[in-house]
Amino acid sequence: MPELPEVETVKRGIATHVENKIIQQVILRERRLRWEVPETLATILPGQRVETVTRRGKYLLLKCTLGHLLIHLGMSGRLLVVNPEIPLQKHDHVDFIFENNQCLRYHDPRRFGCILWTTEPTEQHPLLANLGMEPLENRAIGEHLFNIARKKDIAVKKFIMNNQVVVGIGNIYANESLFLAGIHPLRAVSSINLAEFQQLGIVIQQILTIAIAKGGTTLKDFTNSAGQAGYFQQELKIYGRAGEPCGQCGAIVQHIKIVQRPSYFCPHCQPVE
DNA sequence: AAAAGGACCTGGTGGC
DNA sequence: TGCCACCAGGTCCTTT
Repeated sequence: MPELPEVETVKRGIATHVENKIIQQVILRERRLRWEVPETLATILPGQRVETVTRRGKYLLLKCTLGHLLIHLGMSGRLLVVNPEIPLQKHDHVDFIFENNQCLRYHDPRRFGCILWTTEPTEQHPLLANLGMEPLENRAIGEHLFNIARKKDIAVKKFIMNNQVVVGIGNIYANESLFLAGIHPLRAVSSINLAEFQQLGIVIQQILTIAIAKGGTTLKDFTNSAGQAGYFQQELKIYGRAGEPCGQCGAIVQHIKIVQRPSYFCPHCQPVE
């Protein structure tokens, strides 16, 4: 589900409610996420204060008194700030109940997400150590992509979705970025020149920034921490538009699979070569 | 070493 | 209405 803008939306939504609040109780109803949620969370977290909420790629990092909670929403995860009395829904797996009687509730039907605990510096955690560049915190993203691309032989869409190259770009924003940059998703990265990568870097930053401002993309079930949908789906220019005329030139939008993921492109605006 | 493919899950949808 | 196949916003792990 959530790509960088959605995770950022959730981060901002929960930060005001949990930062500087003390965890009172942790309820683990279903620990079988992508990796098992540590049982010890229920005993070590109560009494600890959440100091900050930050984001690295699509991971949320809750800095606590004695370590970090590391949360990923996977494909279908949600984090809601609710009153703990609110009746449970199916797949409400974990509750973090705070002293102010607010509850951070983790919900995840497909259980592809994770909730982990680390006392090491987060940048050394195996899941975070190899993550690539943050697209919104660096100006030279185009040069970065170009330099790595020269050693590789893969389709550009797969390349920009690789979190070891650049973080946060999932299937929707990969499709949208390549359309706005006029680059065919199947083009080999080694054939893309610096100017093209610089343009791609610019549109990636623009699209992620606007998507955050719109509260993310809700195709089906993404919501922010208050349970509200995002609005960026109204801005999608290419994703999900197979068979429709391209908004720029009128050619029919094509649909193919790239690495098993749905991919959309305009054959005129995004020439193969 | 790099790239491709499989795996992990549930819920919704469309076809018969 | 029921059953089934297929699809979905992610990414790690295994195989080639």
